[in-house]
Amino acid sequence: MRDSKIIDVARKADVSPATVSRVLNGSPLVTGKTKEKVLQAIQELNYTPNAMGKQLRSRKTMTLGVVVTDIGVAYNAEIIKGIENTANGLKYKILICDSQNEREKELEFLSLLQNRTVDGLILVTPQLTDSEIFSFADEDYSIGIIGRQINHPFIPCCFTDNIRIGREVVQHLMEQGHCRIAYISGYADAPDSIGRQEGYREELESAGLTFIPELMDIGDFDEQGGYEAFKRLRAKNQEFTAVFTANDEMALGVYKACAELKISVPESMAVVGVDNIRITNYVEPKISSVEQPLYAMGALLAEKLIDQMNGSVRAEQQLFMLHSTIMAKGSSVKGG
Amino acid sequence: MRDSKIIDVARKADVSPATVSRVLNGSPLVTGKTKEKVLQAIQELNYTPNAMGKQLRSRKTMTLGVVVTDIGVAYNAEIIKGIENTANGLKYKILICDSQNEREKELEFLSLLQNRTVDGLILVTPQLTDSEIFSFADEDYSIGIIGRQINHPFIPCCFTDNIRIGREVVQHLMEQGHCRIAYISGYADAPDSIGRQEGYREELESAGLTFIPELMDIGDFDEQGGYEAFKRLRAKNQEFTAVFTANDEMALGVYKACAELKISVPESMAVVGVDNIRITNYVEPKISSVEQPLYAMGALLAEKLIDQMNGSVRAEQQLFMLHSTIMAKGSSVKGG
DNA sequence: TCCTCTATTGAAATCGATTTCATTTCTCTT
DNA sequence: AAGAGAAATGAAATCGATTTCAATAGAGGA
Repeated sequence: MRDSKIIDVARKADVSPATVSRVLNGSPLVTGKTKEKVLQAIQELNYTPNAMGKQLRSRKTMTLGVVVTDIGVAYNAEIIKGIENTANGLKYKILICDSQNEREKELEFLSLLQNRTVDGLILVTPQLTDSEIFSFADEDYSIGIIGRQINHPFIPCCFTDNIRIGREVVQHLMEQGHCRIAYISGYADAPDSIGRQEGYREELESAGLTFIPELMDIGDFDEQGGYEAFKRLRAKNQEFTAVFTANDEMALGVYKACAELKISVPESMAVVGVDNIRITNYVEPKISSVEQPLYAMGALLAEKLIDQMNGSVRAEQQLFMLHSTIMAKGSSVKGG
Repeated sequence: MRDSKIIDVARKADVSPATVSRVLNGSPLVTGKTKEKVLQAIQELNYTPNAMGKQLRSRKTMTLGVVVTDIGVAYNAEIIKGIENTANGLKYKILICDSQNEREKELEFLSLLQNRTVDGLILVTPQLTDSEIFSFADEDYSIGIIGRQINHPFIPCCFTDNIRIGREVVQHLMEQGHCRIAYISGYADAPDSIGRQEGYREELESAGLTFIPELMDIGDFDEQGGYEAFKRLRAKNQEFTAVFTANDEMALGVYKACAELKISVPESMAVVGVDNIRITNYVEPKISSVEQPLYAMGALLAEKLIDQMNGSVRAEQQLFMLHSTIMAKGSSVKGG
């Protein structure tokens, strides 16, 4: 059965489509007997307004696109939840793109903004360059970014204070008595790597300790990378009693290396990661980690972006920097 | 700047909108100089066909809705990936609903089928009842289900052979010398719980062992539930040397209980779970688990559903039962 | 050169709902 | 009871692209 259209309802209720539309949209113009008739007809025909007709006329899809590199990673899933929940509350739906790190796919998805399949787009992708993103930004295309700061007149960004993360981790480790602390970054050019390293250095120096470049290595954000980086660090013959890894995956790699090298955590080596992924609580000892307000980041940016989309005036760029929390556990607290 | 419409391109190229449309859609009718002119105009205006206009006319949104109870759970994320990738390959996009187990939200999302926001819908939700789903199924609404079998003339389903999972786990445990094996199910009425229990029982009996109802308990699919169920089982004074939990979360609970009760795994207690989540490889000893072909399930169902949506004739109901693989690890293989 | 037949092209209808603007119907006053 | 003003209703335009069907231009044959 073809579903019924507004004209069918109109005929059945013996009114015009305009009147039906008014009833549907709660206009105060239609009341009493007429309204009754229309409601009756709607009910009898089990009529539901067609979304496409509505969207075409209103020039709105009430849909937000979200691009992530991998939906299976807890980091992204949590952000998506924040976005989705907030968006749903504001009557928006979520179109997802799991790019699997293919920039092709990400760029293609961006074009959904241009053809108006989505009203706005949120990017959670470290890989696109600023200029690639700028090329899609337009007075009239709403883009928002999470996990990264970008300088553009009207692209809102929500990210964490990476410098502060670095400082707090180092501070925490110093409180535990460490003064030779290594740092394993992710990709060298990732803002997260750089910011956390910056904080690491700042805190060391402001504590009067010397910053030793040899105590830093690169682990590409994954377990294997962390494992290898740790081994390289050890090979340098520079003493250190603690490692700060820019994420938990690399901390897991450090654990693996320590197990192989018979280095006990935390007695001989303290470890602190970032993201506080679930596994940190299931390994022995539990991995101390910095928890980022991911859900809140998603929720906040979704709200601001939708605001901006519906606001008549486009405000100046909005930057939202949120703070993280260090969760001290067994890997950095002796007897903890 | 308002984006340009087909009429703008038409004027610029000095042809009619019909001709522009033909060029856009690769019609062989327009060629040579005319085609050139149009392409030129499209380029100059940076024209992109508006999706809503297109959709309204074609009565297709090229969008698939996906309802999951929690996007953050690896089980769902993997299925979504399978769906998304396949759908994208067929030019479909994915609209996600993370219901957080609220049936309200799931039902609301189902109405997107009715108002034609999506062309089809895939449900990965154990909680809606068959009849609730049936009430939305219609000759003309395409619904597919993953992880559950449903009997309806045209709702395709993709699920795993739960009985076989139960049988294979028990078989594996018997091979390791166990003959008193406990079973901890998830929610009592979940098809996964029931099917796995069925297989558990069948295999025991076909091996000539007695099936002992006291060796079964319910753990609600989460860690805490598994923990409690294991303690209750122990309290019954019925000997057992192995536990089969209907998922890995509950196996983690069993680990916790064993640690408390100083029961060593696998020496005094073998454990096997289902889902093979990542954590199973990070605890000591690693948890043996059954890996389901989740990605494949998502991919397969997406393909079949889209086929069905586009096929002129609606075939009889399609049921796809896939098989899982047991991954034997330390928790069920001594010295393994 | 004229005519027929084919290859291109365009005008207008369509998809389904909303909204403006004009028209009709009421409701009060006096 | 008549007229002014307010309230309710509908006709038609609109959103943007596609497609049918009719019309035109062009090619080839006689």
